[in-house]
Amino acid sequence: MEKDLLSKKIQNLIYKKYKILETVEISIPKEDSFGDYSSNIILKLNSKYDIDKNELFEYLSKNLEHYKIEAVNFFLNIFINDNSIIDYLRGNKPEIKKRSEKVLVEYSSPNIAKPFSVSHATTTIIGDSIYRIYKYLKYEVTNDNHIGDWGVQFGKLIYAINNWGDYSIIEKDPINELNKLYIKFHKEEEKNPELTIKAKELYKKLSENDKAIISQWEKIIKWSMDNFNNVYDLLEIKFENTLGESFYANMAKQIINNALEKKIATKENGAVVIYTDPNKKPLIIEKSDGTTLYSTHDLATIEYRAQKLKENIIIYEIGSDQKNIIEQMFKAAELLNLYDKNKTQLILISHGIIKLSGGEKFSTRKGNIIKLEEIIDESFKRAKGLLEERGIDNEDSVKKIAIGAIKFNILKRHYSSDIIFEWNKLLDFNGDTSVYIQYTYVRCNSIIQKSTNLDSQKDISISNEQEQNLARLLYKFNDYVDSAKLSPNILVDYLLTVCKRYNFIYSKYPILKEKDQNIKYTRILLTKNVQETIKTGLNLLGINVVKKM
RNA sequence: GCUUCUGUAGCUUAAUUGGAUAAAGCACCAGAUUGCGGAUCUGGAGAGUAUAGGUUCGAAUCCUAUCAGAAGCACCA
Repeated sequence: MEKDLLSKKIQNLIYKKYKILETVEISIPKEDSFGDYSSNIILKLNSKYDIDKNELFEYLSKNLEHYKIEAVNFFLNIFINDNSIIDYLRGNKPEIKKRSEKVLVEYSSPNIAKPFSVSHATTTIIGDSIYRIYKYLKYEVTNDNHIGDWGVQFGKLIYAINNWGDYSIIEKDPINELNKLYIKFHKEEEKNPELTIKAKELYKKLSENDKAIISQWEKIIKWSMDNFNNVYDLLEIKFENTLGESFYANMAKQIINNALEKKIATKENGAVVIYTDPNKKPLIIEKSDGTTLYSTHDLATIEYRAQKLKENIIIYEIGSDQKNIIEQMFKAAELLNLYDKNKTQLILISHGIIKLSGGEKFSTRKGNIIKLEEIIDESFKRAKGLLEERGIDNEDSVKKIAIGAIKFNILKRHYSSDIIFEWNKLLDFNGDTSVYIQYTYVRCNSIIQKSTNLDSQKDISISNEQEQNLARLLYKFNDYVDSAKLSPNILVDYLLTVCKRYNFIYSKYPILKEKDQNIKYTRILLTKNVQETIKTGLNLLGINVVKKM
């Protein structure tokens, strides 16, 4: 990224003169007048090493080539020069260099036999955008859907099926029927604790590879995966890997033995536990009945990803209700030396939870969830209605607008805050929305189509400040994408700003009817660049552009 | 009780992680089109960031206390 290059350049210059090695932070100021990039390095060096502010500025402005520099309040304001911008508009875009880091993004991770609910929308949509962004930035990236396909809940389910279920009924609508059985189990369990023991026994059989149980388990998995895949198809999300917990289950024993051998784990009340923090209760890695649980599987997952796959960055996109547990698990992994901290970095992105208006959590057990499919249906209905009002009947557009709105409304906010569920919030089509961006794209498209016979030999003539500022913003696309790596909302904000600036120019200045040929050519070129930027930008959010709307 | 997170215009959210005048959308008010898709554009009014202190050139962001809300807290994930 240009930002990084600039940072290194300045760092080198400073080292040359002062023999000080200091990281130079480059940021993009909010005001155009403060430059394209800015740095507080003068203030920093001044307070840290007592270096004369004026002298440093003089030195940098003389020696930093290719940029115009100003110092305002001793902020270093750096401007891209006009030739670079013109080059960019003409299509000479800098190539992104391949990164050697291996990255794995884990997201979505629904639990088998439970409906795919709105709560899963967050991790699925944010995680997918992060994955796409890393790919665009040319990291060696892969994604993994860490399905919850192992654990005592299968004992519960199989018990419920065998005692109250009927295969012929379940097969007609597996997800709903299984969910009913799951809820029923929890109700009955409250009255009759015997059931807990029965479920544990069944899970134990499963983990001992009992053939009959395994075949039931496989059936349940298939039903669920078919349902999940429908949702993923609608959302156009594809996983390179779908290694569920079961994949790691047989590696778990070794971890437990290791932990005991190294005396990092101890036996307590029959269970094997690891103390990660004096203030916290220990992490259980083996239950007293000898079976494993999520924490063991997840530890095995870390080891596998770090040692076998040799991932350098592992990103977990998980709900904030699991934050404490995941962090504790990270710590345990460190204690057990399951990964090398110098080679592998674990990043936890814990997003806010979607809740009901009273602040209550959606819960499968309580049966008060809203399925993501219901949301998608509703979005289709609304999108269709809006298009119909305008006399357009186009299934493809309906889908792109409907899905785009859901994704956009989740991606536009910072992931950390909780969302109180409201239909209008998730399916907003007015104002700062995907629809606005898609509309701007259609506008650009229309202009481009009407502007045939473009003479690319024309000079570029940027005739006003607004065009200049738009061009500068377009130029920094890659920088914005880079900073949106772990929070796509930065990219959302960027795209909205591009559209606002373009729409302003569109309404104020003629494009196709402009008489000055150079200015006309420039405006068309700007339009083309806006169009391309919107297309790649939305794609990184997992949203499609629309041809007609 | 312990641990963690959150608190920003009437509402929904931003603020590149310590920077420059706290930024948008919705709603409200006033305006723009003989121009390329009006699902558009311009302007106005509206907060000094829960409260009180502190740290420093500089705080919504860090520290302390208080208030309010949420999540997790051993064999579920």
